[in-house]
Amino acid sequence: MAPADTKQTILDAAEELLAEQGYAATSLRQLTARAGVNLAAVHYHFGGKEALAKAVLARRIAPINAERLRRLAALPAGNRDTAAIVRAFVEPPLRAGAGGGASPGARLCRVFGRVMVEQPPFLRAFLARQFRGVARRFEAALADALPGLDRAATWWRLHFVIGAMAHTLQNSEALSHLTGGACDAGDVDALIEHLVAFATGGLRAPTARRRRRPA
Amino acid sequence: MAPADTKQTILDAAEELLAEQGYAATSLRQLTARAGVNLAAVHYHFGGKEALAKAVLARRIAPINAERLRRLAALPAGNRDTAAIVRAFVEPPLRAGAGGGASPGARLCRVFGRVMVEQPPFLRAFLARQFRGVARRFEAALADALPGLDRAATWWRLHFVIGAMAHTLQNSEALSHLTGGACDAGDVDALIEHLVAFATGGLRAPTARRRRRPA
DNA sequence: GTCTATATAGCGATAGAC
DNA sequence: GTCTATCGCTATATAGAC
Repeated sequence: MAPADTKQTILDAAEELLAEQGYAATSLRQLTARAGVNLAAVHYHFGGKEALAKAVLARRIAPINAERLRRLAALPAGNRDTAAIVRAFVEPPLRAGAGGGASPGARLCRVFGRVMVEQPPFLRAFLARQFRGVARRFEAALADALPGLDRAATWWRLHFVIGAMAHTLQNSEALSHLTGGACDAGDVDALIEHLVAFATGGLRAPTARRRRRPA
Repeated sequence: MAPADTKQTILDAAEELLAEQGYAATSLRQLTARAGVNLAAVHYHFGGKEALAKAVLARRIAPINAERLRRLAALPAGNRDTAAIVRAFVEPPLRAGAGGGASPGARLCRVFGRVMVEQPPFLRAFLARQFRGVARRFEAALADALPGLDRAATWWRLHFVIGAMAHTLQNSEALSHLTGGACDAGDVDALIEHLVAFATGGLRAPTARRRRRPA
C-alpha cells in the first residue's frame, strides 16, 4: 500500500467508527483491523488516538465552516431572509460527504453529530475553537434579520437549531424505522427543506412572556 | 452502610458519571471510588455494568414519561393548542431532578440527554421501547392540533423538537459560557419558555414547497 | 452483604528489526 | 514506512473468605 493511501485509509476507517460508536467506544485495534493496516501505523502517522480523532474532525469541519461563511457572505447586505441564513448554516453539514445523496454520505457526516454531543474532555477546547467564530457570525446575522429578538433569545434559538440539526445527523435512521419509511433519512433534499422550514418558524416565533412558576 | 443505601449510592454516582462522561468512558472502578463502595457491590446489586446503566435510565425515564402522558391526557378533547402539547413533552425532562431549580438538578437530568445521543448498542432496543409509545401519542396529538401538516412533516418536526431538547439538556452550560452568562443554563423557567416558544413556532411553520436541487 | 484477591481480556503506546 | 513483540496499565467480572 502506498504511503499516502495508508493515512487516508486510517482516516476513513476512523471516521466511520467514530460516527457509529463514538470516541471512547472505538479502539485502535478495531480500527486498524477494519482498515487493514498495522496498529503502529496510527502512531506513526498521527501520534496517537487523540490526535487521530482531531485529524478526522478537522478534515470535515474546516471545509463545512468555510462553506457556511461563504454562503452567509453571499447574502445581500441588510438581509432579512431568516430562511436563507438557516439554509447557509445547516445545508453544508447535511450535505457533507453526501456526493450521491444516498446513505453512504449520510454515514460519513454522522461523525459530525456524534462528536458534537459526545465531547470527550480533550476535544472540548478543540471543538469550541472550531465553531465559536462561525456561531458568532450567524448569531449576528440572525440578530440583524430578527430585530425584535433580544440577544439571549437569539442565542437560545440558534442553540435549538444546532440541536435539531445534530440530532438529525445522528438519529435520522431511527426515525425512518419508527415511521416505517414515511420519513426517509436518505432523502437529504427533503430533510433539508423540513429542517429549514421548522427552524425558520422557530426563529421567527414571538418571544414568550415570562410565565409564573407553577406551584 | 445500610444495604438499601449502597444500591442508591451506586445509582446516584452512576447517574452523575454517565451524565458527565457517557457510558463507554465511565469505568466501574471510577464509579465505585466516587461512591465509596466496593467494586463487587455493583455486580452483587445489579449484575454488571450494562444492567446498572439500564437501572439508572429506567429510574428517571419511567416517571418522566408517565408525567408527560398525564399532562397530555389532561388537555381538553380536540385540543389545538400546540404550545400546550410541547410543554407537556419538554417540561417533565427539563425539570426532572431540578427540585431547587439550580445547577445540581440540571446535572442530574443531563444523563437523559447524554444517553439519547450516545446510544451504546445494547441500549438501543431498551431506549426505543421506553420512548416509542410516548412518541406515538405526542405525534398523534400534534397531528390533531396541526391538521395542515402531513404525517412525515409531523414526525420530522417532533424529531427536531427532541433534538433541540436533548442538545439543551446536554450542552446548555457551554452556551452559558459562550454568551458570557446572557443565557443562564441554571434558569430552568426561562429555558423552558424559550424552548416552548421556538418549538411551537417551528411546528406551526408553513410546509416548505419542494425546491429544485441546486446544480 | 461486603470485602480481598485474582482471573481473563483488552487497551494505548513504544522499541527495534527490517 | 511497516512490521512483530511487548510493556504497563486498566477494564469487567468472579471466586471465596468473612
